[in-house]
Amino acid sequence: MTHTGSATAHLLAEPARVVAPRLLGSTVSTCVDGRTVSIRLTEVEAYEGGIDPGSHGYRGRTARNSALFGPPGTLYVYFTYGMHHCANIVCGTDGTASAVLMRAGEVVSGVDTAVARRGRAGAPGPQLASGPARLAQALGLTLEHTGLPVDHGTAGIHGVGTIALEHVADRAPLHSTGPRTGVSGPGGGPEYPWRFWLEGERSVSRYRPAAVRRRESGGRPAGGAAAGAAGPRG
DNA sequence: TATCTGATCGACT
DNA sequence: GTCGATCAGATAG
Repeated sequence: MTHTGSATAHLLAEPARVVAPRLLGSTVSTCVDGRTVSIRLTEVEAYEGGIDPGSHGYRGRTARNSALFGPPGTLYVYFTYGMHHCANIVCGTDGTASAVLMRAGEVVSGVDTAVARRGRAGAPGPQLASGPARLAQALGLTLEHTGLPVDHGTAGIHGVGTIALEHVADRAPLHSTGPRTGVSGPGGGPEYPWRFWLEGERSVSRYRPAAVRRRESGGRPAGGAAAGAAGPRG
């Protein structure tokens, strides 16, 4: 079953952990710089705002995360690690900071554009949008797209691009669940099994527990806090 | 104001 | 398996 337009907004008006598995298998399409890319979602994570220590909205609303507190169907893009963008779709009710992080998917349309955007590392195949930063990059999403309404037919209004969600199922397809990837602290524990993926999909990113940073005992250069501190992974 | 963290990725050994 | 890149925002003082 397919829902578009206001029907999609209705489906998003539930907590992220309910909406997230439903988005598996659905298609997210963007039109940025006049080029369209469509990705079939195979892996997502749910973040539940004020009750979720792993959520950007856990400590309340700030200028950075204000889009996260917006109405369901709002796009929230954040910038992390100094170089990566990650894209979320806001769910729940207005003000709850509930959102679904799009972690991985299969590029079903606009492969050439996605490969070009991915740059040197870009190559057609299941790895093209395997990982939240890769997926956001393939879709051409950056901070300037934060706050865009999803699937409201607003082409041209915002100027920076459009995003649409299609083929959202009434019920979640058969899927697996587990702890979230890369979430440090209690939010990454088994109490929050809010990662959802389609079993057997080659585009699903490999599970990685949160990195544990090792502090330098001496001083560090200003502005370069995290260099060389990657902890054990995998 | 200064310091530190982070929902990552990819190159390198 | 290991580690460097790179910057906006949050927090402590």
